Amino acid sequence: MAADPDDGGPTGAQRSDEPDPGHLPDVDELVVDGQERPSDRVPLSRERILSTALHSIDEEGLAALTMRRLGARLGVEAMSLYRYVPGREALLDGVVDALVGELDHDADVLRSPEHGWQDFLQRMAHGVRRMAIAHPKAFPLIASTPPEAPWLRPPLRSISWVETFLSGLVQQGFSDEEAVAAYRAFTSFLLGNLLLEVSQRGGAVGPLDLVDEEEPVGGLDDAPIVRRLARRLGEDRALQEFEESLESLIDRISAQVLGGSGA
Amino acid sequence: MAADPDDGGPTGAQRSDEPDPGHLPDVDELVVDGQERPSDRVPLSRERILSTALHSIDEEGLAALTMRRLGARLGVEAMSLYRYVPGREALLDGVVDALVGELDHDADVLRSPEHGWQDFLQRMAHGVRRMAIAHPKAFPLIASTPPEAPWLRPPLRSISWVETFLSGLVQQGFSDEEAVAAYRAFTSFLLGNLLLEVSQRGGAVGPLDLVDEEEPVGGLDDAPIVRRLARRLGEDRALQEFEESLESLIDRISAQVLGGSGA
DNA sequence: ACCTGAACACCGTTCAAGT
DNA sequence: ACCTGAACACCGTTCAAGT
Repeated sequence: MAADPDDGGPTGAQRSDEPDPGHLPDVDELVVDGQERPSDRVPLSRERILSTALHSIDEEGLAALTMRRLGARLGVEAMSLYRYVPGREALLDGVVDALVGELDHDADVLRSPEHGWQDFLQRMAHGVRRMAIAHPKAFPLIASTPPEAPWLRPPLRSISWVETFLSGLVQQGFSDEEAVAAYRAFTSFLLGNLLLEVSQRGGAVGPLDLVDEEEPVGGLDDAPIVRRLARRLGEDRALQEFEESLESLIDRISAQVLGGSGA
Repeated sequence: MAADPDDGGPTGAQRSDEPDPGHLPDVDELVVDGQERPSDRVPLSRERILSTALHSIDEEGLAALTMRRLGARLGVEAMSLYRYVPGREALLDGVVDALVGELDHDADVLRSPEHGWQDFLQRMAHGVRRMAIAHPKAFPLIASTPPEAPWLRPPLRSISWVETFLSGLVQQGFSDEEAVAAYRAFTSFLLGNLLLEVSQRGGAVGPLDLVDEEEPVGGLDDAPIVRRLARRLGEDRALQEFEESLESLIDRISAQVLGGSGA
């Protein structure tokens, strides 16, 4: 946890009001300019490590997240982390889990489809989008980490999520085949749209995000059309794009379901 | 551009028979088991560095590409590379350019739309897909490198490419607005689909790609539907997905163009 | 002109040792 | 039980020096 509100001494054991790794409380509590006072004796824990790692990525980007720096942020030497996390790779996997876990705290997302599957897909899509936008620099991690199983397609990298998705559709009358097809189409839609949105918002980048804003269009001498459309291409249409694309995806699934067997 | 053909050597200037970084000749010429004999005196050059880097990524993945190892592969110390490439970040940018440059050598891709824009989009989409599949481990690089300009949306990270795309559509009667909308939809379609396909094919991963094949479905105890659909989810439907999704995208664009002003 | 040796600051990771 | 010092192998990068 970034810094969970309890500095619970060794006595209290784990208190269940402690927010879990996914759901982050307000940024910066206890953590003063990136480093705790050594006198704080909040004990290390996997949760605290993962959530601090996520905060760190949010603030400084992926490249700046180092075992040693993360240790410093936690007021500890790097080697201590290995007691809770097997290594850097595993740390990043944990961050992905923490990210995905945030969705479980989004009231809108995991409810079953009571207003039809179209509404269900809308809610899920927008839930994932909120998560992506909340963590633009961490989101690419979700896409580039290996897909340990074929049924975990980015960005839906949580079994419980996938279960909710598939069972929701089946429950709405989709055949197995239709549900799987919808799942595939839905994931690539989300991945493409959100990755692009997030990278446009200045994610992905390393520590060199000092982009001169309104640069005067360089290197476009051999690209007259691009130059003509440059201003239009620069407009932020991310939300509209997302909604139109989602609408179209839903239409497509709809046609498939109606044209085939049921619903 | 990948590497503009002029590296103006002092004497002979550039030899045009040397393959450029994008278009790779057959693997392993000169390079014997990953390391040249020191007596070979093929001089270093930006092209040679970039194309060797791409080969290295294809073979060993992104994480294994190190300035020092790349130097070794080229029969040279790491420091020598800095004469041709400003640093590792720039090296990776160069690799992206080399990758994108490959498309320029794909006869099918860059022809203007003589058989209508639908066919044009089909050719472009499949061209990019061929490139992604030829370099599954390098492709994610295209998605995660910063988008230096808003008109260069991954995976179409070459101005000349974007120019061809947009001018092709405009030439087919698209309004500026329609062309830009189509460009946006097309890029997110490509990115989502290809990134997923490539990661399923075992790209992205670090050096730990020793995946037990046919693992007996672990951790699915709380996910009965996923378990039931596991086999179906594991099937490789990448090509069909791609074609259906592309077809649907073209339909969507078609409706927009017909419903709006022209064509 | 082109490459290298040596050095610097920084990594991830291990392990015996401290408290 | 939890953390650390010291060490190892490996990074990216700089720069004066070699040829």
